[in-house]
Amino acid sequence: MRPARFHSWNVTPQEASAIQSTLSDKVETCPLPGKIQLVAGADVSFDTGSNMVYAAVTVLRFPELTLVERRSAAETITFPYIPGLLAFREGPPILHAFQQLHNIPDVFMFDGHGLAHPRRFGLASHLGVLFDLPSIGVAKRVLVGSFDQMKKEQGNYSSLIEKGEEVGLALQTKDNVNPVYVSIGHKSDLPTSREFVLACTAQYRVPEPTRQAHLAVNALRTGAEIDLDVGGDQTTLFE
DNA sequence: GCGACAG
DNA sequence: ATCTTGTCGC
Repeated sequence: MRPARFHSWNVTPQEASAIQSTLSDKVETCPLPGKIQLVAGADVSFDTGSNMVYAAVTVLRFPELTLVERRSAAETITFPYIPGLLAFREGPPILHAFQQLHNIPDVFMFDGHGLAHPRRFGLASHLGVLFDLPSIGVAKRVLVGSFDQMKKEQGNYSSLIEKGEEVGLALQTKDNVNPVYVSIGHKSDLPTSREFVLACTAQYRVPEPTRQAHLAVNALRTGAEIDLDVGGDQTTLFE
């Protein structure tokens, strides 16, 4: 069965919003797979001067978090940044990098929200549905909702609530840092996503899949060749 | 009308 | 996101 029917990305903000409302009921909530061996992370970087967008997708082996594959895309910016419509700006380049993957991940982590979105269909949900892969949104700032403050101790978390609905979690990935905001993308749920995000966190606030993608995309933007496919394992490359 | 507002 | 040095705090 092919649930991921594609739509045009060449739309107006009004049409983009309508697409989100329509596709939002494609999102499925369920626990993450019991056996996860590959995790992917994606990130995008911009060059306002040259009007270029750069995307990088990394695939890490889990739970080791060693790099397995890395793919990229560089194209022209086609959509403005509008809060709530991030997928229409970052989706295309991430999709193009994703399509080059030889190793299909079991779970995909995105830099942005999933259900913690005004129409419950943020970037993580959008791409999760299009790729038809379990996905999780891990954002660094809130878009919608509020949460009760908590002690900044690793592992602590607090519900992100909007309109009486729990749309995600504020999660402490490390001690004494700001929390990251975790929400369901597609085929995932809050309890298993919370544990998984913590399991993907190494030495920094941002979990490794998206952190590695962030490092890669910045290297890409400054001219580096980052595509890579490791048959066996490999540690990092930058740092 | 006013403020908020993923990256 | 991006432009950017030093600096306060653990």
